[in-house]
Amino acid sequence: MPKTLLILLGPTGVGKTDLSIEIAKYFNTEIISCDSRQIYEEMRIGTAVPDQQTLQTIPHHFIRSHSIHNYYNASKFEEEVLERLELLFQAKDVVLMTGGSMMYIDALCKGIDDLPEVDDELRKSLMERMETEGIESLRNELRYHDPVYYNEVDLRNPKRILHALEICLMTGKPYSSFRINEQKKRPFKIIKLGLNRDREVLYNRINQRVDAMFDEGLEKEALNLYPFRNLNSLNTVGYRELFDYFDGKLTIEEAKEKIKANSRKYARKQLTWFRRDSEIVWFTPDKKKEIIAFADQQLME
RNA sequence: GGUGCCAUAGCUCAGUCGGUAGAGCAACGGACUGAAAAUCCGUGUGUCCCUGGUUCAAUUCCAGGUGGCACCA
Repeated sequence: MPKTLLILLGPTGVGKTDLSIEIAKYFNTEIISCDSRQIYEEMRIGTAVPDQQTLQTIPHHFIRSHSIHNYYNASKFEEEVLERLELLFQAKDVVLMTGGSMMYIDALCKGIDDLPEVDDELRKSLMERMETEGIESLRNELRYHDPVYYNEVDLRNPKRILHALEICLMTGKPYSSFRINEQKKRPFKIIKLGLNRDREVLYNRINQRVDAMFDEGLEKEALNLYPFRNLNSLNTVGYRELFDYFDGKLTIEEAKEKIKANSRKYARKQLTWFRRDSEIVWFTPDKKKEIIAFADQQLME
């Protein structure tokens, strides 16, 4: 029997956590979280980390395992998860990965090009230039260093311009020369199970979950992290709106409504991304038996 | 019961000196290889409360009705 990675994916709030426990139990295996925010140890309430009891039932990996203070990205995730999978597959034939971070899923399944790690100082100085000189100046510089990418990139997206230029300046080579987009082969089979449900129900679940987060003490959790609000890892729905409240830009009610709205928006964005992935087989969360039966049958093939 | 004000997008409202209408929020869609819960781009979804009148033409003016709000009883 080939080693198999089952991936349970879907928009935020759809009910992945509950179902992942059932599936992990059925296959007697462990769970790798694929969530770019639950991975940080300093956050818990706003990232909807599963409760202690759930985490004890089934071993979880990559939940609250990294610090917000350390730079992290999809490439590191790919590398670390592949390593962990190798270990897990020594004892298990099936491992379950669950989460909704689209780019992390793709990095793991298809690989991501090798790029040098960006120097912190260079990033800072380019971000300052973006502030003072505006995007136009960096755009022009990118056109000089990498006309190929300049013609492809969304010129209005500052992050894309910035990153491409970083790579050009660090390596002395055009960014596009690294973008080979090679589909990497994985030494295991991948089955993607998508969860979705009626839009209105999904939104109600998201809204209710935000209310529950406030009851649990989200405001206090965010206040403790307020000193670090400029970290990328804290540019996160549920926290940045509360930082605006602490800054006096929003009332607490406005912040709460914004968290709900931004969570719904995020769910939509996830669905947009997943929609173009034809490998995903979709289910509603109530079809527990069908999902497990489908996975079982796929394992045999 | 009387008087006044209001009724336009899912919500809050703007507007049309009469030529079938637009903002914010919400909603919907798209892009996407190292910040991705990030970042960027696009879309107006409408019996302009109802019925009649005036008019070439009414969401707009007039009358009545209905609903809401305020004040007076």
